[in-house]
Amino acid sequence: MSQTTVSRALNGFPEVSEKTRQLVLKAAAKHNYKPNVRARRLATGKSMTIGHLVSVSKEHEMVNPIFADFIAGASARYAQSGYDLLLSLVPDEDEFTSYKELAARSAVDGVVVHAPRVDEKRIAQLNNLNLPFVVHGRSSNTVEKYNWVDVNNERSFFRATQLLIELGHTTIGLINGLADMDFAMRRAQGYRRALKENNIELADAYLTHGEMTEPNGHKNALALLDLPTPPTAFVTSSIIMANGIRRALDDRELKLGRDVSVITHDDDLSYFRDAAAVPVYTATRSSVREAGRLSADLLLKAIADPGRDPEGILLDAELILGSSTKPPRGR
Amino acid sequence: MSQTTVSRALNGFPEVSEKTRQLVLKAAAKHNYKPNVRARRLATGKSMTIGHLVSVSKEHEMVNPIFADFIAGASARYAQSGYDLLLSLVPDEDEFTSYKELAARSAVDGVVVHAPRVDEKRIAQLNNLNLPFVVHGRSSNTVEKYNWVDVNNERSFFRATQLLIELGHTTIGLINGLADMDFAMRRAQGYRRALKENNIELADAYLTHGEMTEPNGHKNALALLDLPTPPTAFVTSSIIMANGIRRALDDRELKLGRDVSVITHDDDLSYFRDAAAVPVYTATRSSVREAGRLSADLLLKAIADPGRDPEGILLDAELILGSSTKPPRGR
DNA sequence: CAAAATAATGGAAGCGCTTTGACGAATTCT
DNA sequence: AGAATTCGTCAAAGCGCTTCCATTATTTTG
Repeated sequence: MSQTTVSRALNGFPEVSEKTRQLVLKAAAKHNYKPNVRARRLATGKSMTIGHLVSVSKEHEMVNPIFADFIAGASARYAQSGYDLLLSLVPDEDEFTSYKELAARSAVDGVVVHAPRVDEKRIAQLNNLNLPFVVHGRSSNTVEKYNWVDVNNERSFFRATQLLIELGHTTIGLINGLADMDFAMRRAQGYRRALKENNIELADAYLTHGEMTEPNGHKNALALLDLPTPPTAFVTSSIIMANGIRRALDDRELKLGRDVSVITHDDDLSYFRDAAAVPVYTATRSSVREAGRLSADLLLKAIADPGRDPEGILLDAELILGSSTKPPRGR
Repeated sequence: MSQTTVSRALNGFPEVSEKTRQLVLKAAAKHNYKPNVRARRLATGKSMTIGHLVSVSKEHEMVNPIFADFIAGASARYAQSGYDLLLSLVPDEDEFTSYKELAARSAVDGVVVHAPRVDEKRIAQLNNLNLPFVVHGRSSNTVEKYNWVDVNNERSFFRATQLLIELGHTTIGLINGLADMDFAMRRAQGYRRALKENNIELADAYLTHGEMTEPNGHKNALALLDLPTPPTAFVTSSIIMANGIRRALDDRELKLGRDVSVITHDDDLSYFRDAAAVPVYTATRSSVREAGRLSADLLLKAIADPGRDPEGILLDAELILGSSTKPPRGR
């Protein structure tokens, strides 16, 4: 039997008879034969690989755990379609170099852009490279068209803040992510809009930015708690920071839920899944794993059909009522 | 100039004159030429790729955040040597199938085995496949030789428990990882040995096993706190669980450090780095990122020299004194 | 100064697949 | 029955590199 026939049989081409195909499949299974990916990739000109470039800031040197869950969502889709996942952690100063190199080596058929900034240069650069990509998040200062999957951050944080105001809180802190991250900027916008629409004026000191670690949540919460007029409620961007806030409350002999309210954004990370009947935290929840799935879908579509118009998918975070929100004490 | 010369110049072969090499390098830089990886991989017969297979239990469906930091450590080494990192999340029921397939497709030159169990079949299987690999952790019930990088779990937890006993604690709970994980078994051994050497008898109920999530830390700590004789101290396997324990103490109006002591194993995860002058948690600390680096080193060596004897690297966790340990109340 | 050794370059095969175009065999149509 | 289709198969070219072997230019040696 010729190579041609075998190749066709294995790849499901219609020109080969069903009888022959079965024969080939049986023989392949018997010898545990799998086409060599290297040869196949050279022949087809596709690398059947999706790149995830995660930038690790030289300064902070950290890898956000949401990647783990995002990738868990995306990975299954890739596998389904026979794609491999190439993971590259790159120092953020030479982020673009990495994309360019990946494209030049033609090591990937498409990439996922993580953690876009307000002013994200990578988008224009990737459009120029002609390498299909999808952004997890958006970039406000970008006019170019591109594929993205994002949560409605502004609206979520507006609603969260609004809820606290309705409960009677007027001094509300926001423990946010790094200021140049697009999601953080949008969340701050939502927070500010809620305050403004309710005619609440708060000093800028009540809004803190920082890498979303537990220690930062703790540090920034403490700073606010030690203000002359400490907040009676917090909104925060990550359940990990919420853990830090809890520790800060502990330090000040305050009890979360009773003395101080907290609403957190909840990415539904597997190691922090707040699945109790009454969740621990009142939260704006949106599964980052689902975002991974959708991003993978979108990217695979973009690769399959290069003429496709870029698309944006906006996920709406649910506002889930938990036990971390109460009216302020003495109301 | 011939293809041969270019190839040699770019790959640093000695047969080409320095003058020619510079010429080639300049021309390559000018046209942003990078050899096509697909062609190169086919020609050399190497895939220049390391596989990380992370098994995702159907049941728990979670991705341990330590992978993020482990991979951050490994990734830099791979990049240095021109290797790519292939990440594959596989349902644990067909873990071995995935290795076999990866080998048959010859998609990777080596793999890292994560989260080995007490009785880890993958090791013998991989030895049979003749695919270089390194295990992050060890497997107690395995006689085969293999490359591994592990922490001295038994000794660490012995020391942690011993410290609590020296402080005067006699009722000590262990909030551990899943029972079939090798590291969890070793930690339990260390804990038991310390109790035994100090003639302390504790019911099995004081040792709990479970996926190392925040909710599990909370749930299992609560269960122990509600025992007729609640523990005055906890040892736990992860800083994420420690966060859950803190929440449980909160629920029972107890204060960590004052009312109840906690020692945690600290993988030095970037989002939970306990870097204060006096750390929050007394901990057995060992950087998982460093483990990633070492594993990568070891694997690359094994790939470069197939005749090499398997090697094991045992890291000693430091016992770091923080503010979460005190003598029990009333002593 | 011829012979031998060394250095630098190029031609061409080969890596293991996919895919194009050609070709008989089986089927349908006139 | 012969021509026109359709079907199933195969031989060979090509994907873009690396590497073996041959070749020419240069230097060293007796």
